Amino acid sequence: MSPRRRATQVDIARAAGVSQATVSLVISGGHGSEQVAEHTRTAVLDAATRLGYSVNTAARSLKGGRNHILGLYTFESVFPTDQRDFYYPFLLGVERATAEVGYDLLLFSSVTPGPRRIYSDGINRLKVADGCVLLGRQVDHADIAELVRDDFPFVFVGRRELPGTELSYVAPDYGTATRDLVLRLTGLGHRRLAYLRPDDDQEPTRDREAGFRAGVADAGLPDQPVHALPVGSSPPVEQVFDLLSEPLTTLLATWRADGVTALLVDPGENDRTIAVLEQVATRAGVRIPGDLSVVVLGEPSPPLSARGADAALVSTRDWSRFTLPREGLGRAAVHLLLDLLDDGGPARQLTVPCVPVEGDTVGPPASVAG
Amino acid sequence: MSPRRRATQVDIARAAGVSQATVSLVISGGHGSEQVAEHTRTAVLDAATRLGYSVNTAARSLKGGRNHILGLYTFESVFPTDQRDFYYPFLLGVERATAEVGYDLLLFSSVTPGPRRIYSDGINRLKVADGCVLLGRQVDHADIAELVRDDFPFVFVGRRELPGTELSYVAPDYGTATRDLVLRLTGLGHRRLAYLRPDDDQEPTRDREAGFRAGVADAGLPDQPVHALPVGSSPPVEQVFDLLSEPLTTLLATWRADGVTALLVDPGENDRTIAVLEQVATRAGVRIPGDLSVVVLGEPSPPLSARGADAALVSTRDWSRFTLPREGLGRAAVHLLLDLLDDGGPARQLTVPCVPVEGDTVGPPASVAG
DNA sequence: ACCGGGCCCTAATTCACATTAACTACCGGC
DNA sequence: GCCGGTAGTTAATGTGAATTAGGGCCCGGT
Repeated sequence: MSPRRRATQVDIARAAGVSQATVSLVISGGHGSEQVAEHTRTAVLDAATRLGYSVNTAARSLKGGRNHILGLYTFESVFPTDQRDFYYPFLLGVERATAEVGYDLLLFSSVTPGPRRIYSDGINRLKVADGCVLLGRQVDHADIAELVRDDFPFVFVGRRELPGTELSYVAPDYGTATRDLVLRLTGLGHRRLAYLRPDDDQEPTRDREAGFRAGVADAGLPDQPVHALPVGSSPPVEQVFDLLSEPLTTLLATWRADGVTALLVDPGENDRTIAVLEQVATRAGVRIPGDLSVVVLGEPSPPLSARGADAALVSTRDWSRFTLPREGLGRAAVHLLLDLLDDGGPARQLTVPCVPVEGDTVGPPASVAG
Repeated sequence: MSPRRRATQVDIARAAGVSQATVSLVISGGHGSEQVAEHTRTAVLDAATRLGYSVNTAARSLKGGRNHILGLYTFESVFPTDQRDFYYPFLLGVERATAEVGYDLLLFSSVTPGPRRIYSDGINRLKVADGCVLLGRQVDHADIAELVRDDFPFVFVGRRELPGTELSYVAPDYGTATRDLVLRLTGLGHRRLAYLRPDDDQEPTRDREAGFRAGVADAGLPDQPVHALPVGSSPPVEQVFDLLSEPLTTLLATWRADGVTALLVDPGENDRTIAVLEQVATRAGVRIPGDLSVVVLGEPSPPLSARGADAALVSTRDWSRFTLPREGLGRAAVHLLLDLLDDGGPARQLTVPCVPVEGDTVGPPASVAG
């Protein structure tokens, strides 16, 4: 049997006795359809069905049309095993929203992360989709710049900034969520707060800290101490405890001496500060929340594996905190992307509120309670 | 600022003082590169780098006929909440294998919820991909027939058969796995076996039973009893126990009377036979494996939800069984699909061995042990 | 000189589709 | 009968890259 060629619009045109242009008008639906007589329309659709036609997306996107495909590019594996629980809701949100608006979702897995080579299939592979949702932490700035230069529509999940350009993104509103937590604490009577954050320089870290300062100001308090801990993602899990326990013990003593009654902890990306803090506090006889109220500005990292050194550094307490609206972020990203596609406007940003979790690590300050 | 167009091969050609064809030869590497003088080569590559060139894959696939996109179509939702744990490994396998071979993965979600059809408006969406992996139980036969007619390359995960046509699929080798379990039991000294299966007429059910009969024959035993239980997916969970406990109690008594020392249970798709059997056996004072060895031909169904009537029908025993190589099936499907694409040959099938799990519900027969 | 034959390179074509200007009937108004 | 409008269709063009047939050019052999 001959290798049967896929049917093209020309084939349909021939079969229906019209021109290829007419076929295109009918197939692309919407706009052009109104200019085509009904009987021609049905004749064309008939022939299309008969010949098993389907559009060639390559040709369509070459010409600049719509594919009804949204891309999802992740800077890590799309179905990561380790972080499955973390990424899954994002995927879910993106997939569902995509389906709801009648698009298909293209997972870009073929693009290898890391230093991109121009002459291999690069990131411009994204262009087979109408637009793209980008997900992941290890962002390659050069790639992004290239996308911007190409004027390709994309939306980040998570706040991203690139000097000199406006990027589109959806981001959790860490700032407001943190501010609200500060106000909750001050509302309970806390007057001396401490703030603990990783020593990185990421956007989310800055947002939270800004929220903290804003909350402190709103509550009419003077500036409160902020401490940065060296918790880059680099140290192996085995060393994390040794690395953190000493500085945390020292800080704990200082706070007690200074009359600090509440602590806000930015959990960073992958760090184990919370777990170490819990152990250090127990050892020092500091009860949470009896002696010290603690809130987590996000979600404590889940264990990377179910056992081993890492599992020991996972806390099981029900921390007072807020959570990321992960599925909501995925959905919002899709909708923002569609907006961009429709009006071709400038980059825009969207924030989605975080969800507060009551938890049981917050109480009134000791001086008030006692 | 003018909307800066991205660089094309023509631009590079102009910059390097050569023709577009030469640029193509250099960029595409491999074949043509050998025909291009070294200094021309470097000049072209230079210009390409300078202009920030990258290939337009849309154009490339237009010409080449390949999109480098594999589709994944599921007859149920791609990310179902309750079956997440079941489907996830398939997705993982498909995604990883797809990435490894340099393809992207297109999830067909645009199709309306409910019973999913491939040909919705008469036009086949799947064809935007080079080929497609199909996943799910509720298969629409008309759609499949249409795909076959269109000569569209696809591979099923799970054994599928359509009268009159050969379909491509990858399937777990239930037959061999079941046979091996029979031989393990007879190797331990069991001489009277019983076999329990759902009363459906699905391929996997038949495969297992055939494996059972083969094993029995291989062991030199006469035919052993086979019982079908009415466990279609229809009855609501609340009634399952009532429905099954009586016939199982009766069967159990019969087996005991007949000297049956080992039981093989086909767990079907969604059924709770194992859990009911466990409860009934306990009530009747039959110890597993002391009085009766039991093997499960697959994996006991996970609970649909964490609590409620359903959770009570989930067994926590470590049944002797075999498991589906789910990620492996996903991977195998992708590779089989690629083979089909490359040689355009006829449909073919692939079986993947199941993984035996030791478990603790098998022992020597009582008469031997005692 | 002329021819033959590699070696590099180019012009032209092809791929499937979208878009647009133009063209053809057809019809009503005057 | 002419003008002008409109609905329906078409021919032509553009999109970026791959491929192929062939065309210069140089060099060695005769």
